[in-house]
Amino acid sequence: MSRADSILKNSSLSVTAGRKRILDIFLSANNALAHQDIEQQCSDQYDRVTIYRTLQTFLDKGIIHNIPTTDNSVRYALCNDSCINTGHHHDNHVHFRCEVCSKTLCLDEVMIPSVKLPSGYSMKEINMVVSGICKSCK
Amino acid sequence: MSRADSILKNSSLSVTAGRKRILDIFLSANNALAHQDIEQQCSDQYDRVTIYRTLQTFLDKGIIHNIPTTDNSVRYALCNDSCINTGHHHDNHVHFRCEVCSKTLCLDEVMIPSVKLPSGYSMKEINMVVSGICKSCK
DNA sequence: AAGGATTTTGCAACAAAGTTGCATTCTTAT
DNA sequence: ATAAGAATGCAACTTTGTTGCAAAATCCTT
Repeated sequence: MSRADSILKNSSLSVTAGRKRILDIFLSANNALAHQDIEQQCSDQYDRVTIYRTLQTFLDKGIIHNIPTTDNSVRYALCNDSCINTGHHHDNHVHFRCEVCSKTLCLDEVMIPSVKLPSGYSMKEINMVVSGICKSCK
Repeated sequence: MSRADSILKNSSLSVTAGRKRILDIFLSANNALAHQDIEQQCSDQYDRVTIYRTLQTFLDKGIIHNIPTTDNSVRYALCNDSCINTGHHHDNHVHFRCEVCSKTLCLDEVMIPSVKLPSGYSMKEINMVVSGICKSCK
């Protein structure tokens, strides 16, 4: 059973060719992907609408998480195993966006530092995106 | 001379009715605005295209800054005075997104804590968005 | 204050991104 | 193997964003 298969099974999703394909694209990517990136790699085989729906399903199940951007092209990345297994999503690492290659990466080893909010505010999620120049582009 | 007028002058932009209107919308808003919010308030007077171009101009001049989102609707907020005056943009405060009222706020008093990146990475900008429940909604 | 150079705006046409309903096909559990 | 349920593809549509160009407004100089 492939890696994709077992992720789908664990999330109690039906195993379909499209979902496997999209998961494989994530599994072999070393950076976060936008909808468009996925589409470029498989729009010949799968409909645009299917890709939209699949990404949404993966998000709902916590298989991927999304990374905010300022350019209206949200990016998605695979959650790490503990995330997927618990089904409980905690996306507590920093994301990095390289200004040279435009890739967005999960810095899994860099934890988001805590912040103290003004009184009256409660915190549910934190997102931190650092931009600059990455290791490969410097 | 109105507040909007002087901001435009300081940024050496021509003072036009549309720019003043859009600036006034920001000045009277207590939260960050998406393109759509602006459009709803003045699309009867100004063309959609003008709004796009004006927001871009304001960004370029550092009059507003943008706040990343995960829903493909980037939001914009006025920069504080020091930002505008120096023309040098440093957007070092935390943003807060309320899950109840869906408003996005600048927490000007909450500074983004520093993080240490893995070696090889250089940092140019940091963005931090916290989501949860805001003071008015709790 | 008027006029000309320059900038901004509106319009139209277009391109890209995202959504919805429905019929067909595929999965899964029995 | 089959029936129930879920996923997919297609078509049509809506929303969002972009571009070129002509008309209008702004600004600078005198």
